[in-house]
Amino acid sequence: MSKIDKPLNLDTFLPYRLSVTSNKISGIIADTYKDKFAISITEWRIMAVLGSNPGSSADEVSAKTQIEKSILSRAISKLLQRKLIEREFDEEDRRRSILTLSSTGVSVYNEVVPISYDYEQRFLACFSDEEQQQFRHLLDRLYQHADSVN
Amino acid sequence: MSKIDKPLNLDTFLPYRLSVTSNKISGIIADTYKDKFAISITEWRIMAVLGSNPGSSADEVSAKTQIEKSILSRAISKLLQRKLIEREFDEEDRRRSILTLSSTGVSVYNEVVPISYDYEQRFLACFSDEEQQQFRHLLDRLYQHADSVN
DNA sequence: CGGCATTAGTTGTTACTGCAACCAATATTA
DNA sequence: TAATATTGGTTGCAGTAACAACTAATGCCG
Repeated sequence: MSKIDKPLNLDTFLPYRLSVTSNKISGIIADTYKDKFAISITEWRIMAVLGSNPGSSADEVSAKTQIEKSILSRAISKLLQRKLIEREFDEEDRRRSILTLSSTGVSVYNEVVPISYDYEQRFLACFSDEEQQQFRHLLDRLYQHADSVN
Repeated sequence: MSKIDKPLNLDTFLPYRLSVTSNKISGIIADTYKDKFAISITEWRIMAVLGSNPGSSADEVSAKTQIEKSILSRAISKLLQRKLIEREFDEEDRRRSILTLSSTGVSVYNEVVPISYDYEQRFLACFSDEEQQQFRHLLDRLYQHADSVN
């Protein structure tokens, strides 16, 4: 008769807790973006990068957002269709795309940004200022470190 | 000419950081489960719940894991096919399923658990003991609080 | 220069997610 | 008890993700 050696408690298993918490938070925010602007989190992340890094190529966006290139390619097509972004190609290297927010894109961006910051604040409201700093710091450390775990 | 009002920096935007970090960690672990045992994270989570809560119904598993019920239903089918779990139906209420790990399921479970704990330790290695406690504590708080954010 | 390698981006295919509609069993209420 | 609501679970479908194969442009090396 097979017996359990040592149980795993999901509730205290960090990768699980992190995932559930993150998904819950992203989900709440995603619903708002979807309802109000009909954009997905992926699309928003692309727009966010182009907001602070206008003229990025698809590859650069991919590097910054961790979005896989095929997903990115299709998301960019959609954003182009909806005229939220614009695309040119580099004269020097015609493979390289040059992406920018369109003026419609910029106005959506200007609406979404404060909502995002507002959500961030609401989520962080369970922490004192000091705890916020701590949490950010520890999360950054974990992020940096995670790469090195094989 | 439309101009950006206030930029959003993704790198310091907490929901984004949380998501990227969590996905990276889950991804690394998922690859191992997939490579060694051909099970997905979803499947593993179901097995994990059944390990410490044998006899749970699908609904109870769903409540504990936050897995949506259609996804759960299909994952359960797969696990049944592969004979990693077993299913009966409650005599008193024939809608309710009663799920348990099969003996094969238990042996897989017994192999996966130490690997999971090992990963957890490796990820947490970037923290001192005290920081680990802090991080857990803050993450728990955030998790509890997230529900109340509309 | 000519051939091979690399890079940027697209497309095909397959699987997974998530919502809603659905079915069957039980609970509720008139 | 008949009619209705609720609950547990399954299934259909449309959208998204992930991986690999592919195209086109550029770089490298003989």
